[in-house]
Amino acid sequence: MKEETAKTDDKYALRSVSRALDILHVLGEHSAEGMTVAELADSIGVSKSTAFTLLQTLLARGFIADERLGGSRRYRLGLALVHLGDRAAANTGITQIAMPLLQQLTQETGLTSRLAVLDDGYAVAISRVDAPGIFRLAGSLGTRELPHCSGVGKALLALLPPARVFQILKRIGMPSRTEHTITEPAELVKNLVDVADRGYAFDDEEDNLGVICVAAAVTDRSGDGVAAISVTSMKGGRSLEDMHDLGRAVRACADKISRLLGANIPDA
Amino acid sequence: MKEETAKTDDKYALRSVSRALDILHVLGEHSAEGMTVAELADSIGVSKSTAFTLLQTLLARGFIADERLGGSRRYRLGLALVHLGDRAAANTGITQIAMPLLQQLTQETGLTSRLAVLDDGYAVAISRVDAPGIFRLAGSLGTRELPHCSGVGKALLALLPPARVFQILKRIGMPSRTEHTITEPAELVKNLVDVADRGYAFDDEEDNLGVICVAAAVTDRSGDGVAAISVTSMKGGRSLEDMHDLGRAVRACADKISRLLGANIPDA
DNA sequence: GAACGTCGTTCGGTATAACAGAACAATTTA
DNA sequence: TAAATTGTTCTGTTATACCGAACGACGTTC
Repeated sequence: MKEETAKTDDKYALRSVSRALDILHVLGEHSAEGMTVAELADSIGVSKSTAFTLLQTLLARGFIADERLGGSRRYRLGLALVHLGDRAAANTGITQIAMPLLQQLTQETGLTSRLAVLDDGYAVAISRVDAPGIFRLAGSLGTRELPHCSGVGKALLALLPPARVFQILKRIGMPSRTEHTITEPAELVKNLVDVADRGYAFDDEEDNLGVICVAAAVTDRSGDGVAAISVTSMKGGRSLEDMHDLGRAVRACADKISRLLGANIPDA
Repeated sequence: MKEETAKTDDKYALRSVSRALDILHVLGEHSAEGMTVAELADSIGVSKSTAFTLLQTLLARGFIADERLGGSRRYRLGLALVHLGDRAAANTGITQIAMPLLQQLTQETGLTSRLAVLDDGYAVAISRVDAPGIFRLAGSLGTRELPHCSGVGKALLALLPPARVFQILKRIGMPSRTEHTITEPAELVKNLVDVADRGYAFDDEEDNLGVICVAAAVTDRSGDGVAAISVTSMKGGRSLEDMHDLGRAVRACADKISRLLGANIPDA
């Protein structure tokens, strides 16, 4: 259960702060059960006493919460993070504008819809409107999705010149997620031409078997892709016709958002 | 623009970690515009170079994001927080269960609905379903709401024995927020009897003028209040009849959630 | 167009704060 | 009852986090 401290750039890294962030990260991956001091100390590689002081600091600020049961004490993520996460998502401003329209889209289609932005080449979902009913797609917010096999990723890549697409793909790679994943840069770029033409992208079981995703990009007034929206569904015998219907709906919604952002897109 | 480092218990507080959390806190309050190194250094009371290293550490882990414009560089909250916030909210498990039902409630009533849990005597909203349309209630997630003048707070207090209610009120206080705020413990407790009887609570402009809130508690199998849900609306000429209609709807929804949590509540 | 102010970034010396390990109290397990 | 966990406290030592000052790069102003 060793966790390697993923370091992007240590040049100016404060040890104790990094370790505190490690704790939050690890707790995020064990959010359901919570963790004890000893477990945390072990997984971030510090002494028990060090972990303890780190935890107390985070606790005093509400970044984590504790729960005593029996002689033991379990820590979990705290409510301060809910607040900050909400603010971080609302930050871009896009969320405020997009959310009501995403709700309409979910109501129209009956599917879970999401809003994602680009972060360092990856697509990251920042908001979500769950489908009514008991279906529940796992996809949690804030996790990076691979651009080459996610609907939102492809919708955003389609706006870029091929040279930059190749550049991004080279940096991030194109790992195979299912038998349908496109793993050849040239093939993906060919695929992206269709996407740009139609204005919406499919992820047809390319990331998860049995799951499809239809996405369209949101652009700002300068035409740059700032975000993408998508709906997710089970493949379950959905016809190509169906998927194009969804595509048109998603694109219409994305265009509405783009227009609200000041983009100059003619009405459908 | 001095910010005092709110310290709950410094006995085991790591200075650099506390400062890093300070930064996140301050950035959360200036999430719209972002902040520069100098501004941050000033507002948390450290030297520019110290703030810089703190920022680099947070940046490397995605807890903050930066944006260069002109010669300047602005920092804002990062996407890692979206992820952690989502996990923290999902933690309780209640969210998963409650969200679809909240969506129904919002669809039925046309109002923004929220889910709140108790945290140290305060009510804290952890999820929200925005009303369709362009109305947008400000209420962000994760902020503490006073129990004596919020719908969710009163709904939860109504489940407790009066002695504990007095105890909580004494600790937290009953500041006056509007002319309608109940500031007398005895009067509130009297009010809570009605709440317990009906199964839903009103906040009738007690927290914000012109804004009403109708809430009901969610209980677990042991009958303890674990959360509360609410809908929020403008007062705008809403009749008492109306409010009771809303109350019944909210309570029905809360009961459904309670039943899913294993509570033994007979159908309406 | 030149001098100035302000920005972000880097460097180095020093006081100190963060660390590990050991000891302690309070439990649970055998 | 004994042994082995648990969480918490303490203390000495080293490493480190901090500040102040200096730097280069912009942007601004006279």
